[in-house]
Formats: sequence, structure tokens, C-alpha cells
Amino acid sequence: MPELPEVDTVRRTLEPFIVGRRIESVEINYGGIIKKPEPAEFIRLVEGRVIRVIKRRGKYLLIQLDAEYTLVIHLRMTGQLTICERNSALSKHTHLIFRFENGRELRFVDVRKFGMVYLIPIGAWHEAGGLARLGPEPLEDEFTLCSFCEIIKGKKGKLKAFLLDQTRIAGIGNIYADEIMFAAGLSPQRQIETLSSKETELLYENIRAKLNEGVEHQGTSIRDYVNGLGEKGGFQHRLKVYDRAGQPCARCGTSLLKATVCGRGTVYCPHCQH
DNA sequence: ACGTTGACCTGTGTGC
DNA sequence: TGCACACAGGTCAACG
Repeated sequence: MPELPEVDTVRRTLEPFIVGRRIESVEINYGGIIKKPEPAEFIRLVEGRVIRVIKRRGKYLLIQLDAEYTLVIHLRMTGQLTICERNSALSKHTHLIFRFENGRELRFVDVRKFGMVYLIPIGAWHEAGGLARLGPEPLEDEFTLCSFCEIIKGKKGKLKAFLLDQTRIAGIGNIYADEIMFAAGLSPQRQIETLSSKETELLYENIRAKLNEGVEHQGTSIRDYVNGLGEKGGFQHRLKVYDRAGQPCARCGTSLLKATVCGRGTVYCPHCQH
């Protein structure tokens, strides 16, 4: 499900409901999503804590508690994190519930159970999967054309693989990778070492533009994605290539093709992308 | 250093 | 309607 714009939207919509709230109790229905510590220890450390702040880093959500611990959550493909009333119907795949004193709760629902939750001491980022190895945030001011050129310089391989590599740039996934490459007129198979400086700049501009557009429209809801209040996003209506195989290219009318690149379904225009 | 594949899970859509 | 199969917003490990 969620790439940078979706995770960012979840963060933004949850914030007013959870910051400053005390977690009265925790219920674990499926312990498999909690990667560390053990469930009993997890509950012991979280219950009674107050949420200080919620941040996003790449596709990870970081929920800072008042006891020098950070809850790190990755939604993977189908994870949802939503605010619900305590008495509202529980969906089938609710694996984790944080209850607040005001009658509301934060629920983690994940059909495919790929999602991951870690509770780690502040700063111990290396204990939370790939969090410590993430590349720069593409929407931050520090991510300049100059810094992008440094990242791409000397690298080899397919453009699509580069965009999906979280250690190069944090937060791009399959949908936005395809949209970025279409907008930049670049083929997913293109070897990055052959990009001209003009093409590199076009790529840089469209990474920023497409991710910003995704954030602005509150993410892409094609299957499971919803924001922190259970609402769908709107970017699915603006997609130019993703999920549009066989439909005409918005730019030239050629039928969009689908292929597997880097093991991922990839849609592109054979006429506009080189 | 790169590329491909399978593993982790469940649900949905397709074609027969 | 049933069944088999492919495929799905991600990442990681194990190969060649």
C-alpha cells in the first residue's frame, strides 16, 4: 500500500488524535507483526505512556513515547493505522490496538500480515529493520539537484531499481516510481549511468513533483490504502500509467504496456519513455 | 556490484 | 458456481 505520500497522509491525519494522549492499554491479537520486543515486554513498556510526537521517515512512522522509546511502524503492502471509537466494529484483521483514555483507540489492521512494529530506545534506529539505512528524504530542502547528482553519480543499473532502492532515496514505491518515470519520459529499463545531465534534472524535478502531488491529493487508494481516519485518498484519479496497462497514453495515445522490471509490475508508454 | 527468485500472507479478479 | 492461477502500494535473504 503505502509509499511516502500515503504514509505522510496517515501521519498528518493521526497527529491531532494521538499526540498528548496516554495509552491506557494495549491489545495484541496477532503477535507476529511485533518484531521486538516480545509481546509481554512490548505491552509493559507501552502501557501508561504518553505519545509525544509522530514523524515519518521514508515509509516508516515513528511514534515517540514519553519514556525514551519510539514505536516504529511500517505498513508494508496492506497495513492500515486508523483512529476508531472503542465500540466500533472490529475488522477481521485487526492485529494490534492502542486504547486511549478518551474512548478512542488506534488500530493496526493488516490483511497480509507483512506490516512490522518495533519498540526501540530513542536513537537505536538500527534495531528497526532498514530504518537506519534509508537514503535522504526527497521532499526536504536538503534534497537539492546537487545532492541528487551526487547520489546517482557512479551508480549503475536500471532506473526503476534505483528509484525503488530505499537506501538511495527514501519513500518511493511502485506506483510513484512508474509515475515519475512517465513524467520524466524515461524508460524503467534505462541504465542510470547513461542519463544525460538534462535527463537527470528532469528525473529530479519529477521525483519532487509527483511525490508532492501525491501528498497534496492525500495518497493513492487503489486497493487497501486509507488515511488515519479510514478515508481514501484521491491520487488514483490522476495516475497516468500505474494500473492503466492497455489504456491510451495521456500524451500520445499509444497503448500503455505492462512488463516485469525488477520483479515488479511496471506500466509505461513505449513511445514517450526512452 | 548487479540481477533474479522465492519467502512472507490473504484477498480478488480472471479464465476455463 | 467451482477451481486454479496470477497478481497485489514492500522488503529481505539467498543465490548466480
